[in-house]
Amino acid sequence: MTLNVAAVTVDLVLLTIRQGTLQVLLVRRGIEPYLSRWALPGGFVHDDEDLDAAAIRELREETGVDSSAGHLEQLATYGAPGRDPRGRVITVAYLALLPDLPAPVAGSDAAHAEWRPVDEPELAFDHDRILADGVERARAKLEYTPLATAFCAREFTVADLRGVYETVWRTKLDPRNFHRKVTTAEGFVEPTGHSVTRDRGRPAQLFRRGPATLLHPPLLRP
Amino acid sequence: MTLNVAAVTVDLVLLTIRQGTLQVLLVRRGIEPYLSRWALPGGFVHDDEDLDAAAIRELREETGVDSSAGHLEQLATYGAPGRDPRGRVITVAYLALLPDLPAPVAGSDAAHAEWRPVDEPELAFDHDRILADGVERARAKLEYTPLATAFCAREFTVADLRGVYETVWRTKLDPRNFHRKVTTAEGFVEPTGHSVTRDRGRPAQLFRRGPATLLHPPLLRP
DNA sequence: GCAAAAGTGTTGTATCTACACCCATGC
DNA sequence: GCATGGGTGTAGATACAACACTTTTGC
Repeated sequence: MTLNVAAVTVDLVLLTIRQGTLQVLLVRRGIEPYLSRWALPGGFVHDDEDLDAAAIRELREETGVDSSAGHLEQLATYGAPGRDPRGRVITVAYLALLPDLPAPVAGSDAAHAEWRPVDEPELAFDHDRILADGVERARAKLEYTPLATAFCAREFTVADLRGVYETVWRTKLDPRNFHRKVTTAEGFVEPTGHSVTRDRGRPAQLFRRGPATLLHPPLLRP
Repeated sequence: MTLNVAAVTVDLVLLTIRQGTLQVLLVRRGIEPYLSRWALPGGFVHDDEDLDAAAIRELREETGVDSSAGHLEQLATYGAPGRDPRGRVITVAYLALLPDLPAPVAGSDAAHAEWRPVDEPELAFDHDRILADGVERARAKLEYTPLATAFCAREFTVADLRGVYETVWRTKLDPRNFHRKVTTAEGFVEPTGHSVTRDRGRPAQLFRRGPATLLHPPLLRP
């Protein structure tokens, strides 16, 4: 009756913003079960490895990205008996928020990986559910943390940051009020002193992420 | 190198409020390792059992309490290689918020279980860390959800609910403003029509928890 | 009556929303 | 000049903290 052992995997919900939409890194399965279906990237935890370390390793293997560039946190753990037909598998899911990677994914594992919209349906296993949980976590965290900056490059404009909120929340925000909110919130962003002209119009100041870990008061969804 | 299998346990952080302090249910270990140290209650996941189901079962075994009385949610998963000296153990921790149980814990497993203050130090394994994570989650969730009601009996006064906030947050709140906030927040509490006189003073109205799952706007920590 | 707890009213302050308006650039 | 996006000012609405004040009980 007691389950003595189970396989343990770490799967990643890697989110980024590309072409104005929220996208997730998925891999095409090359073997049964769920052959040729999209799945979250992931793999087995090593013998001498902590769960966080496994997630950091998988992130590097899949994207070539150092975990310090964006944000990585444990999401939740999934272990329903029938979720993998090959046997009992416990999956610890991690959520990462990443900037649009300038370098193409170069690693060997990433050859078959692709950025897809987060509403991609019919993923392998229970990955639909895991992805939905990850997206909802990201949406909620933008409200009361400065994590939206994890989607931006090292230096970004207020409009870039507003684009993150608008994309993740699927809403439009008032540019004027958003600007004030972000620049006056203690520790959210810091001016770099530089500025850029993106398309046309007045040049925008560049910012980098500030030291705050919580937004006080929060930036609530409309 | 690859870890093929690990033991999987579900451990519970059961929080309640007794005698005006936040307390956690702990058990004295009867075997090595960590013999006679306090530990979080928990046990192995069964062969045909989902993780949530295992948590609900453990809750019933330890407290005799039905999970519908309070609140139960997954907290986080812990799997550092050396955390259990007997081998690789992955622990999925659950957090429960419970009312002060009127019936004594009757189950057989609960014989050695005891309510202890949440600052109890030197727990077995990495249970200090798990407990701290659970307490912090509870503190944060009181801000933006109506979960404080999970610590209360089915019917409660506004003062009871305020006591929950004051105990969990270790702060004093203004009774007048708190009363207004709680009774005007949409769906937080519903009047039952009854009232009680607790000690002396004017009788207080009784309420039950409302249908809301989020507090909008939140009740922020001072 | 007095103490104690429940509950309401009010006032000043912070924050949000909506929008008028000015600024700096490309063409 | 004119379009475009960046950024500031301001008025009304909403929420909050602080606290005076009234209500209803036990003794």
